[in-house]
Amino acid sequence: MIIASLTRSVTVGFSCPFLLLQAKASLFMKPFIAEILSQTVDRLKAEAVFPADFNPRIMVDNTKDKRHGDLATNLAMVSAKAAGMPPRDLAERLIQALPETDQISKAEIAGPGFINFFLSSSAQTAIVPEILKQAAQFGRSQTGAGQKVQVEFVSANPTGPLHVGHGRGAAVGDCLCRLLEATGWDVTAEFYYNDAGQQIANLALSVQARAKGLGPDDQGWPEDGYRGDYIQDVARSYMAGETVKADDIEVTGAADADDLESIRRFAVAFLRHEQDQDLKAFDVGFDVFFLESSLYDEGKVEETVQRLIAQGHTYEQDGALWLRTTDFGDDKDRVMRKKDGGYTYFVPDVAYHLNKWQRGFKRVIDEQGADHHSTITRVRAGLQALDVDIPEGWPDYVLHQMVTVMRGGEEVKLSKRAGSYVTLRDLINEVGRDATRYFLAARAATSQLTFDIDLARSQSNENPVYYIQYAHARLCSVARQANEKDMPWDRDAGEAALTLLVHEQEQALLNQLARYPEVVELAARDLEPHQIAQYLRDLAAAMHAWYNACPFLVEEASLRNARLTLAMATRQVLANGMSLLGVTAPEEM
RNA sequence: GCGCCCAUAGCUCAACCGGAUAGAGCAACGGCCUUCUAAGCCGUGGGUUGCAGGUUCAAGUCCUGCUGGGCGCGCCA
Repeated sequence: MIIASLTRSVTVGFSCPFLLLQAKASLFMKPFIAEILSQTVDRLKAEAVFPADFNPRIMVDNTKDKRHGDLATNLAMVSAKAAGMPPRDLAERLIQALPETDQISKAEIAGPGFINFFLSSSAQTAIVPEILKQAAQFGRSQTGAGQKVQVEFVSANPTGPLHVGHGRGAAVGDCLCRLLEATGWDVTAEFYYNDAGQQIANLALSVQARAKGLGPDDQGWPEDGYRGDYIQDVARSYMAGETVKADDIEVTGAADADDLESIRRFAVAFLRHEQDQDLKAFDVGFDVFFLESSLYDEGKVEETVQRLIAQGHTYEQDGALWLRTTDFGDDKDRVMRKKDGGYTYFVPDVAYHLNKWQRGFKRVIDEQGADHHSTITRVRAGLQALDVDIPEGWPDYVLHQMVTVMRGGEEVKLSKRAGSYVTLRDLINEVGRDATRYFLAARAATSQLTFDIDLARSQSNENPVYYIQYAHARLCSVARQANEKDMPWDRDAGEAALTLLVHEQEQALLNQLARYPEVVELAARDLEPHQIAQYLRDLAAAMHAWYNACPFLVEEASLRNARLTLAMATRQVLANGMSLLGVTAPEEM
């Protein structure tokens, strides 16, 4: 469903947004070099070095090692066979046939046949005025072309406070929304409340038991009751006749321990309110809160069941209604309607996703914990069985692996029923919002994650997020110092003097800055927010190294202004990147 | 038993649709503040990328088979 995708290496002839910007070749050097290489291939075709129908994938990569120049291509190696000559010889021919350009200062053969490109000074520094001109817009694109995309995440049951696992979902999901929005998508962030079904009944019974003064180990405590202390808070508030608000509802406790329905409504509202507070503290917002109960209330579940029956994908057996999901790749069929007449959870899930489709979301991303991965096949199968032209493989899923919590050197086992719990609120209070967000979003979702609370708390000053924030704060401080020392930044003078930025650390920093738009594009394409976190660490490292190597507030005005200009561009990109992670960019620390 | 995810430095993790000498942080050791914030910088040590094959000019990355771990496999959600 990715409409305009960007290849990691630019491939000529592939749909690539950067190629539309050839007029700004100096800003986006990868496609520029890919283009001149394409021209070079054409020349060598004319000279019969390549067969006339030869059409290689031209790839231009960033180099890892500065000695290999700024950008490199493996074209000679992948084309050696077609040209019938050794890679290094072919590389020599390619270099000789390169068009003249002032963007490249040197192109040389290296290793087994790489061609390394060294950018000219003007090509390297051109990014700086562009950053300052675009400011907060720098790095944003129109790749998504304004298309609608829905991201569903967190979707915790309203049966308890949010825990660390929800926190990971919140951090990753929110960053996905920010990334998609930054790349031109029309994003709807949505939270699905499972506020119907057995677990809610358990919740109500648990609160009722607490309201009657029972504890988890007492006679009469519900069998699958929630044992956590927070249940007591709910009961106390209910019996005190308090009023709670959540999203669009407001419920006042009836203070009647025998009115189970009233308890249920109050408990759900209470816990939704708690979760809303947690999310607010985490700076995670949603556009839509969707209630599972509304699917029942509006007959959508029943409609979905009837549609599945009408399409002939169901059968009765053992007193239950089954969906033949094995027709759609599942390893066994699934019960839709239980003996007792109730629906299994996946039926409203299918109804919910049908609703998403009907709302016009051609692209939907569900961010979930990997422990729910078995629902993917079932939901997709149910949607196919509906036969309403939903594409196979819709919707997309981003699954995050489990979070292991360490406290006091031991793993904390999360159990909602047992009440053993590390809440998201605890983490925010103990570790801080920025550090918690960064920690949870900075690693690939596919990696299991160990969150050591003691470490995160006791060494909070050494958390990587402070390293990045400090880089930003330092540059802000430089700007303040410049004013205090009566040598304020002259942007025009600085932009005119950028070719003075020849120090090794300045070159490295310019390189990092030029990467940013592509990093955003790739992180959004791959749905991997951790790429942003990784990049920011690299950018901050380049900045700190430069800071230590080069004084800014020097006497010579042109050099001073050139460096201040680079500093302000760097500050801007740090701020832009941090905003994609939802991390604050402090002006002082 | 079947399915999904994973295995990289002592620990936590990166590694750009396969590319050059696999990188950071933490931990260890040695240097750098009369000068823009030392929450920083510079340097040293640390690896058979779980094992065995295969594809390729080139494999941590792709394929197959093992081993080890997490999760799932309910008429729970």
